[in-house]
Amino acid sequence: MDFSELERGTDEVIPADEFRARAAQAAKDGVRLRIKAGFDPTARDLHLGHTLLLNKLRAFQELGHEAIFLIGDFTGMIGDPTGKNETRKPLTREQVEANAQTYKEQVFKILDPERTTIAFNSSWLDKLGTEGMLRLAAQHTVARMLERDDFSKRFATGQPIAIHEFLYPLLQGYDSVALKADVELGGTDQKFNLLVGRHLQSGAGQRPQCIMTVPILEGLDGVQKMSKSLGNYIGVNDAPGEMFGKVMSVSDALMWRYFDLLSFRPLTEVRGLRAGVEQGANPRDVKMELGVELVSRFHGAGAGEAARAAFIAQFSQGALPDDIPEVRIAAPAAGLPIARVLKEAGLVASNGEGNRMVEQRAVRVDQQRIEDRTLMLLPGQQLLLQVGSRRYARVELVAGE
RNA sequence: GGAGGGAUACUCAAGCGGCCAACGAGGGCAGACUGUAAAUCUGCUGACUUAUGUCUACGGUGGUUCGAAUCCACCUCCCUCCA
Repeated sequence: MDFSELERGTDEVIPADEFRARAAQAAKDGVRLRIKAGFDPTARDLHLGHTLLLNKLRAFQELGHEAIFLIGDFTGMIGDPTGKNETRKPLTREQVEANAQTYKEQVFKILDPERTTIAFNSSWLDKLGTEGMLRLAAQHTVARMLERDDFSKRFATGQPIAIHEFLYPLLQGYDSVALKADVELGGTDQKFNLLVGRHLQSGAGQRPQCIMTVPILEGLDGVQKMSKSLGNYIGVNDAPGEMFGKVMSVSDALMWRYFDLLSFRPLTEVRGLRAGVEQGANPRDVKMELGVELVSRFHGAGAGEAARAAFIAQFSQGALPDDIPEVRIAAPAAGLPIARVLKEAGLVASNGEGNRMVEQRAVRVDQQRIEDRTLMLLPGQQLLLQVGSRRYARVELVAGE
């Protein structure tokens, strides 16, 4: 049996030989494996970082296995240490539910709804109770908890570790027990928690799950992990033009990383693109290929090419985008200063910023660069405003306050 | 329970009675150069206003002072050492 497709793009499969044996046996017996992947309901929108995991789930589905999309609604209310070693704020029940709903709406852009089970861990953790919690806690030691990289670092440098943070891996592991998971997927930063699941499962007399980790995707800056709160993400719900533009803004080095992790192209084809660039092809054009692929994946077959055409028209040929927002702004007879209009049109956050933009030669009115911050715009005028190369608005000034 | 140290803008980090809307670095935004790449150079980076003015801001609340991020008291949170 060929495991290359299932193991492609993974960081680790533990234990690899057990996984292969199990998958082969399942195929032979026609058994569906239960593949678990957990998501914290903290982010409202899915981004490409989440899709690494979802794509992997999808690959299992295509082989006939059962994907369990676990929403950590209970654990989300407890909080979890983030990558920044800060204690995450607990969420309210309402927030968790709203976020979970948004997840459901987005996740089927990738997963096959027919073969997906959505689970909420509150359905068993709510019932665990204090006694169950204590039994669970008795199955692990402080020493083993401190093996976790995040904890050991913080312990060594005197950063706080809240007691409940020790409970979190136990609860996540208990999820695997409750779900009788055969395989659990997670980011590399989840390795410790996934291993706790194995430990707890064997303690409960179950066959321990195999674990599979996928890399953490870097965000647009190429350094920090992709996350909504850092603002360095490409959301699966991003509009086609925005998504394409974000792809174009990544560095050449990061582009190859994205090809490796996000593209569905055969590896041989990616190697061919690389060779082409080394021989002088413009990396920008290769980047466009990636943009086309990703936009098409989330917005339909033709959307990628349309986004590329729009991008070339706007940024290579200087054409105006075709989706410029139109705004009507009331102005007194004496007119409004340019900065004020920019603010009212939503192109800048404040008058101060508007003035700064004018002084920095970033503002154009009807395609003409403006350098005079005292410029007054009068009622009756219809103008095309531009700040930088990406912010546009058509403004109509009407008489009034 | 005791002793000591700390909390400054998005982040790190100076300032320790007026010259502080607060040094510096990172980040971000904008301009030049480009391929919405990298590197580099430049400017900006609280709001209102556009005056050489007002307001908000240096963990919280009070106080001392003509004047406080800077001094005092209490409070909250964090860290270290001892128990």
